Amino acid sequence: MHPLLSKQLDLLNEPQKESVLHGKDPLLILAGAGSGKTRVITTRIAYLIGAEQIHPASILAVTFTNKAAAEMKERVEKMAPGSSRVMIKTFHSFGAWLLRLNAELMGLKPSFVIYDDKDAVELLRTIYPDQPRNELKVYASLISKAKDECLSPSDNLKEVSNDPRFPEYYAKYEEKLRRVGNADFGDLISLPVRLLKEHDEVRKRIRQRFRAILVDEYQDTNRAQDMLLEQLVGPENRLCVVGDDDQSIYRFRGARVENILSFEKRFPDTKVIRLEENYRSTGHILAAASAVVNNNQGRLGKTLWTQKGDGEKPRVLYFSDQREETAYVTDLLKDKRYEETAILYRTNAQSKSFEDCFRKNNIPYRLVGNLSFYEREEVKDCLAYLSLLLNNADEVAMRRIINKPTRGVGAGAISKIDPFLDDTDDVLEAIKLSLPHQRGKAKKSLEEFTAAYARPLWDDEKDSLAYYIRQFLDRFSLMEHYRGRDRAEGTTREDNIHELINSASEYRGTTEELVRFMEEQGLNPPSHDETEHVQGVTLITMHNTKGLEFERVIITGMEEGLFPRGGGDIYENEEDTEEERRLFYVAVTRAMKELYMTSCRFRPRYGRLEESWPSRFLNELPAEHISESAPYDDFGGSSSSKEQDPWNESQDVSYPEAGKLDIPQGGGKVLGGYSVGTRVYHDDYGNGVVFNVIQNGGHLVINVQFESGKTAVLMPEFCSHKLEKLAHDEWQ
DNA sequence: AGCCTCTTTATTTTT
DNA sequence: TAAAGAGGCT
Repeated sequence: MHPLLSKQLDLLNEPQKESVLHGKDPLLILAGAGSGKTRVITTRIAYLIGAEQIHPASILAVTFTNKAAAEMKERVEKMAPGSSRVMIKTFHSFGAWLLRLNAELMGLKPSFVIYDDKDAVELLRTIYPDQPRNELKVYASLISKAKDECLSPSDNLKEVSNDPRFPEYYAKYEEKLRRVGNADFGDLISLPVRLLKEHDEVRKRIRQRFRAILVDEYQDTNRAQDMLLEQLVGPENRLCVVGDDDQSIYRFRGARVENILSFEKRFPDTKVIRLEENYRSTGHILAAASAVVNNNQGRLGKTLWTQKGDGEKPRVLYFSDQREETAYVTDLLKDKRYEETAILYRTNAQSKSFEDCFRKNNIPYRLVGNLSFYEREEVKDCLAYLSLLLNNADEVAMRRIINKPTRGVGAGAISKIDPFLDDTDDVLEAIKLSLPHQRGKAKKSLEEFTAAYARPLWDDEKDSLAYYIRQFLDRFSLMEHYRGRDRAEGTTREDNIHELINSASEYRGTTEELVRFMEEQGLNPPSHDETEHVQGVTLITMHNTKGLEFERVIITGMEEGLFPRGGGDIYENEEDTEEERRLFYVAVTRAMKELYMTSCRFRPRYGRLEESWPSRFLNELPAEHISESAPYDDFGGSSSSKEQDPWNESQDVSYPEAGKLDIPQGGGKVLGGYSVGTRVYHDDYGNGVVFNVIQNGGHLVINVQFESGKTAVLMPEFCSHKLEKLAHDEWQ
């Protein structure tokens, strides 16, 4: 046996060893939470290299995040020298790699830069200058949604949006982007799909190149990514996907659990391996997690087990408000086990009360997530300067920087450039053509601007790219500009730019290297989390915890409407609830030894103090595996007693068939003015009909079937501002 | 170009 | 509530 392989296999227990070794392709590995997914993938890679004699460079491993890719690379590199030649990339950077090789074929500039969502909005603004930004934002996100499904403007876009104007917006956007020659994030997946579909030679070559393909976190793939896989994998290729359908929590951004659920059907002769041993959590925690996720219908099903003992029972705590919640957590932290503890919440806003309290009590904490380095204006500005250098057609970049620093080029001057943009795609050329019409300061500035771009940048290519970028930006006095703003605003913009430039010091001073640098900035910006290395309690959203583990986990805000989230006053369809339940499962399985769950009766929401019920998920926890404090007494008794559960009654309601608006016969009891058959209008959901009315825990609860097919459970007293009763024949 | 005020709108997040 | 966007005014 190859030494690499035996070394990796030693890390696995017997059943895993068996599975990984004898797994035939295609291989679907259903790996439960805490089962060591990444380790299994690296072992599989070692197996392919060692036992199957597949050349490392013929192996492609795909992940979702840069972090996951880096982690896997590190592990693979540890295995042996040759295995560092395995290509490990995110879906997007693999797509970019493929497109670089075939840029012209797909209508891209070889030096294309990657537009993010905000650039997409700005591109739309160049087409529709009079539309408010917010409206264009909606179209931009619809376009990106369409691309996630691999849909072109010519396809039927009804599934993405019913807006009759959307196809036109998308078509014009696409046309302009192709003319500019740049790519957006969606293109990085959907264009390679087209490339491989339409060009037999390319597809053949790529399939020969990558003999074996492995995908991590397969449950997070969207339609386009799955289509890319289908193109990459021919009869001769080996495919192995690893995922956990129970941890699919990114449906909202296009991930389709269906991909993993239907994998066996789509790839015949799939061998399925379940990795069900959990190496992370103690017994009660694992039992609680399993019991909750068992309530989901659409899942393949696994039975997690652990060799560890039962451990402590997870604790459920009820408080009256946030103040009590933070006080309790602060009290827990008296033991100073800061690094071992993570506080999890559903929405970022919930971190605030903890931050305030921790600052007051001198408890060190680190806030994970949010604020990306590249959302910083000044960095985007610098990249726009460079982008225009690479691509004279980049109108988005030009508009961003033409008057930054302010050089007297206002709306008037720009409107004089616009007509020339109809004649030429080269925006610098258009500016030059407009010069005879410009006057005063604007004219002088624009002359200087175009002259600065005309001067050659590279001389003898002796210096690093950082040197040349600095030289180039100096032509526009950018540093002085930001230094001035820093002094006025107390910001650190200049430092941020230096940081950006410094990261270019490992590149040589050539155009090709600049392209490489820009791609790196677009796809893999250095993380700029200032709190990353800070020691302290971890404050983190549940979504962000994927792949992490903590000795002690506190899941806060276990309240209906917050978690599972409803739109403030509305509880969404079953699919949404199942996704929230999976999120809860992810959160629970982060805990190694101790788990706390807290629920508040009152919590401020949109400025008002709102009352809510304990999360339904708390009721799904098996009583024998948890210990529970008394819930807020107004709800009467303990919340584990099912009769008192405010949700129990409404759960028995039989919902009408989805998509069908059955209008129930009126009549029956009338409560608070509502009865079965009452017609309503809701600001967000449109027309609907009440099909059930109950009085529950002192609140009126109605079930509504909307025309859209959506069903909802509403509490009229909490959403009177959005909900309206309609007369019998009055549909709006 | 920048300041001021009025209005709108409230997840989750990667690339 | 509060933060961001839009639009008007100087």
